[in-house]
Amino acid sequence: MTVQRPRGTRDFLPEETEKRGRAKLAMQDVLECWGYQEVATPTFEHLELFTIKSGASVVEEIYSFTDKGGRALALRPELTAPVMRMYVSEMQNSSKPQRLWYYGNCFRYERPQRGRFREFWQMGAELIGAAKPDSEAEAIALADQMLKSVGVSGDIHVGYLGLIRSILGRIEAEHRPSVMRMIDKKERNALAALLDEIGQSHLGLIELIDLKGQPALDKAAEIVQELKGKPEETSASGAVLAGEPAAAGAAVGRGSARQGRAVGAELRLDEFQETVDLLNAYGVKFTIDFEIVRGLEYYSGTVFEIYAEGLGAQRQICGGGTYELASLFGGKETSSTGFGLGFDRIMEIVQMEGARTSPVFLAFTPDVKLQAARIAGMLRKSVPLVMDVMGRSLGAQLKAAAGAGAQFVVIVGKDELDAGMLTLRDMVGGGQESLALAEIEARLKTHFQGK
RNA sequence: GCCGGGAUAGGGUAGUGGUUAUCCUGAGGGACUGUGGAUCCCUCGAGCUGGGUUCGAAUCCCGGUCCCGGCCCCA
Repeated sequence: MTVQRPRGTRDFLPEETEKRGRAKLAMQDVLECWGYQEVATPTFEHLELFTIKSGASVVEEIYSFTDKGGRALALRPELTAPVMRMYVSEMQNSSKPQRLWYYGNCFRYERPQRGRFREFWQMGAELIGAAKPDSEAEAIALADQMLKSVGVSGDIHVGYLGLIRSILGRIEAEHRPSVMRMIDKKERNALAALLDEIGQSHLGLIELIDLKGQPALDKAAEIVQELKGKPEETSASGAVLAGEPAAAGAAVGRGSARQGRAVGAELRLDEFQETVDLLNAYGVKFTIDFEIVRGLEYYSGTVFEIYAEGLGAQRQICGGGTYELASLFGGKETSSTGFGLGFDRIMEIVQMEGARTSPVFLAFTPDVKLQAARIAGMLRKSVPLVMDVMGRSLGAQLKAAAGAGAQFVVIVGKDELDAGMLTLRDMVGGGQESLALAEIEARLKTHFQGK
């Protein structure tokens, strides 16, 4: 038996690779239309880059290793952190905002299943240095456009952490991580029980996350009115909306992933309302959904996720929001909005017409091989072209061209050379003509234009 | 980490303990020495891996690897 692929990795044959390339290009066109510039970062980074911002369960899934110099390194499990590291170390003095996009393979040590691999590709954008409704709406509209460009439609759910964290401010700090996790996990019964237990069921949290769309926004406004009328639970102003202060080494339990390092989020429902209005102006169809909290502490404002049908259990194809990561990596505080698209999942449901075109085949008789090679060289300046390398007879060459789906074959033989002409055969129509090289070149060039 | 289903030529498959492992497709060559996809002929090519049971294993049992679906998790 031959050597197998490592678990969770894939080979992409020509057809699939071509399809992926076209989908990437379509989404790339959208990004560039919106003025985003491509960046690239290393495939591996210092392990620390990813452990700083992540909880224990996430860290377990990182492909990490020690290099020959004893450094703790990791294959990148995602691309936002590397891009922000790059920004902090090399782009902090650049003009704002920075519109960046990226595409690259990432690695996670997970159990493979449909839509989940150990090597997978992410495509995404970061709008750095701005976190106002304007940039949030831009990011979501951009993601929407990218998906549309490859014929994918998804349900966009938009939430607002400013509100959720403010509500959490009314709850004793020790309970905040649990509450957050239960919202994220949709553990509604456990959440209700906990809120009852700590006497906070009056906050309206469950009603809020159960509502979707405009009613949710109305409920949010109602809650904000109530919140403004009451003092907050604790007075440590910096941490009040942020969950617990960082407990170094506290670790243990899944809850720990969501403790500490939380970013304070102002309660500005008016801003969220503006994001909503802008999204409507952009013509984006979405659902307001305060249940979207995206687990991580560094998200601060609007957050969103996009789900698609036809993907089995792994339905989420996009996630993003406004976050504060630059300061976490030692830079100045810089709010940004970004998102990542799960390229592999999108590839499972892309709707694009196939556009594979076979190269032109140059068929020749063995006695004129040298002249044929020269002609091939000239034609290749204008069109993709292949010539036989199997020592086949002319008939077999035509057979091979037909089998490969070639539309045109240029035939070179002694008769053609004597006449100073070449034969251009249309394999689909069946006809052929005797033409000068320049004429053939012109016709083929026209045929391949726009392909 | 957990549960279930799988793995036979390049691709798709048949075969439930016993000759030379079935069929389709594919690839290469030829019939056809300058004109293609048909047809015919020839050729190439396989039981994931390691152990066990057995006179004998693709077939039964165990471990591993990988694949598919789901759980957990999901930056």
